[in-house]
Amino acid sequence: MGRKKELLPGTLDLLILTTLMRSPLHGYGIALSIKRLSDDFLTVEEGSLYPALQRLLLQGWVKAEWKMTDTNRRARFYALTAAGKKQLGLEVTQYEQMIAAIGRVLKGA
Amino acid sequence: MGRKKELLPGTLDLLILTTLMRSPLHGYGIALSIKRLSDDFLTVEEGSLYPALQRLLLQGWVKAEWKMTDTNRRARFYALTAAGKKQLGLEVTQYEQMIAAIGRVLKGA
DNA sequence: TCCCCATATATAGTCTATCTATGGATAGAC
DNA sequence: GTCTATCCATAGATAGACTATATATGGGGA
Repeated sequence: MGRKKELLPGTLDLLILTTLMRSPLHGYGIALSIKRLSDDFLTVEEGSLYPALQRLLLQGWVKAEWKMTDTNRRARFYALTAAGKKQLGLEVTQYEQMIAAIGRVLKGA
Repeated sequence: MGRKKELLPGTLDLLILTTLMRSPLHGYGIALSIKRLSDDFLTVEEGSLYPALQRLLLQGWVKAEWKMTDTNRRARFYALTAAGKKQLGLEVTQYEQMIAAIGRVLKGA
């Protein structure tokens, strides 16, 4: 049926913002970080990641800057803005409420 | 920004199958049940629900039968098939793994 | 009696987000 | 010198959820 799902739809922005909360990172680094922290369970495809970063830039939640990486490559580093931090707080709250609500349905309270 | 989200995308089938696990119900009743169990947090729109039920029928996870409701109306009652029960088990497992993985990223393990 | 609300099903069209597929480029290892 | 991992990015396909709409009726209240 449906192809394999790498992510729960609707959670990508949350994952990216959370990752950037810890420290600015380039796109590839964001994907790696999410993959590793999730023990390889979550994979952010490039075709999802870069459009998502563009969206976040447009909304003013992150800002970008070209720099050199540790490994001596040019890369675009993304960092949270103040608005982005606020947005992250909002998304965490909404996510937790949503998960709790789904939990109530699953348990049949 | 995006319009208000009533559901976490990707969880609708899980919610429907779970609801039908308890007892056969008609579409309207499924929506009500999810709304009530979630304390009005989750709202299943008609335009999401009926297409989803068609999908589940096509996949053979539910079967349908026209009957009269308690309130004396014709309604289509949906019930889980054996395949549907199996699928539900699968989806619950995947969902829990997904949520756990997201949790690890959010907590920054 | 008549109107309205809650109940009940369903589809067409839109929108958004994710995935697939592809293209390009370079550092460093072997 | 070639290969792999690192890095960016977009076009197109797809899926799933939402909006809007259409239809219909039982039962309660004015």
